[in-house]
Amino acid sequence: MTTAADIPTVTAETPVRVRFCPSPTGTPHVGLIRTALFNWAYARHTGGTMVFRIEDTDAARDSEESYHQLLEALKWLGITWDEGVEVGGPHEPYRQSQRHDIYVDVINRLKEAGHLYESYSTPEEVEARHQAAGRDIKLGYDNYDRSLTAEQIAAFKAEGREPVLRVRMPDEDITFEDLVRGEITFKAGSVPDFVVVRANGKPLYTLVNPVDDALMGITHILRGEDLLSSTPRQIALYRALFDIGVAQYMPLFGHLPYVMGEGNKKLSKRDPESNLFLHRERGFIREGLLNYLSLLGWSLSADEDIFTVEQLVEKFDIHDVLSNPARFDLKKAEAINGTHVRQLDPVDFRERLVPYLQHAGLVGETLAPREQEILQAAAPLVQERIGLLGEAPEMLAFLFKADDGIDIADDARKGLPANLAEVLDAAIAALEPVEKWTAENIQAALRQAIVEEMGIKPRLAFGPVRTAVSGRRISPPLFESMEILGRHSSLVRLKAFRAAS
RNA sequence: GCCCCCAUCGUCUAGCGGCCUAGGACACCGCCCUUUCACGGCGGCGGCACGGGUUCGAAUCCCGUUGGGGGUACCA
Repeated sequence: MTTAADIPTVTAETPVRVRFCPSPTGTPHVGLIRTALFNWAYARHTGGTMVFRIEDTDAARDSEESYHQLLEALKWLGITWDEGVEVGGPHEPYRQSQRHDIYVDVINRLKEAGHLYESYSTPEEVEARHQAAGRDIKLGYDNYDRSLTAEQIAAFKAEGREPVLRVRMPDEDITFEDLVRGEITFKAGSVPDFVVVRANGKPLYTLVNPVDDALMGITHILRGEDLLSSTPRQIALYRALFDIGVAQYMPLFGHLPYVMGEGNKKLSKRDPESNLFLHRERGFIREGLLNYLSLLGWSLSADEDIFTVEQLVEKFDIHDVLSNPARFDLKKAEAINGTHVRQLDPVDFRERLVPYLQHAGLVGETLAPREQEILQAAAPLVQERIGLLGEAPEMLAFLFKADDGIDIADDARKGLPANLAEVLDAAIAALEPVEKWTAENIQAALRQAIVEEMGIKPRLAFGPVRTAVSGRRISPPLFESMEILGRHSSLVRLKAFRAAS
């Protein structure tokens, strides 16, 4: 039952096997996705294997809905996996809720080998002992049950107490080389014996996580910083698992920095900015979000912030990941997304806009020919002026609405010239005779009538027309918009606004 | 309390002993472009937490202080 402290470890030659193993609770969090992304990028960079496992060992908190959201999130982002749920693999099943028999077997072997012991102490009893001995009561478990006599055990059993199973921590410092932080040592005695099996016989994360990592041959454990302090326990268990032949080698650990929110707090699940799907709804595209998320703790080079997922894969190395926490900066995320939006192929961009227009009720489930026509002509007008796809509907709405459905926004009413009616009359008069209804001709006619003849500065001259046609202070380029709208609609709107002013 | 992690412009970062008078990006502020708003271009503002060492030389290495964060569950 002696455990060798120096069991074989992973070397540079060991084929990389990483895993993403979320527990399905709640909606996907951007920090969680960043972890998935880094694992994936490292697998792809090294030609290794990405395993996707589900840690649903907490029936009270896990949900099937959350599981499906996880799948959807990864699929949307293009984070693929080689082994795991849905795709299968040599270590099935990949949901811990279905691996119960495996754990029972491992638990028995661990117990037989003396790595686990039964613990009957209640938290109250532990606390009472600390108090009696004059120690701090917040010290945690005191390893009391390590040395229970057969009589004591029999007495507890007679009381009807069900024991939890604890791992016997080695009485020595535990040191490991963190892939992002370097050498880390936990002092002997600072980590008490920990529970791996509940009194009801159900194994805990502390057991199943290392067991599955061992069984699945995971080489690099890249996970959140929140798990850093549980690493000594994992290492201790790994040694035990090696002792009983379940683990073949000690994996390498790399703890990714936190993704922070406002202030100095970790981005909480309750914080809307943490919600991946909310970002998608607002119009983040996968290229932009992936790019931004990569920047949280990593960088491609000294002077490039914009890159593709291919470049990420080509350059990504876990050793380059920074150890300090990063704040999720929505403004920067949006700016980067905008750059990617602009880089989209125009046809691709147009197609990605459709769901957002549908959601806003501007177009039907399938696009009518006229809707298709408007979209085709108008999409290029907004592609370079939005950062989020979700900004498009508001900008394009007036093109899809009926002429009598145009509402005039308050801010579009303000700042119009005093001689508004006069300007509108001039615009209408100038536009009526225009033969070929093109942006160029529209501009020429309006410029002549309002700028040249009325002497109004261009900056102010077209405001009334913009408001009349779009109902907005801000719109896509006016003349192009009017061309798309057509002569009839444009004039109807101008006249209606003239009549109402 | 104890254990562990972290510390470069407001934010994300480059930097791995001399290329640093510290570079880029976002944000912010000007200017230019301009039919609005954007995009784009140019410029500006702004940082090595502090104190000791080591060294000919430190943002870079070591120690300490301070400040943040996490853990200390029959959650993951």
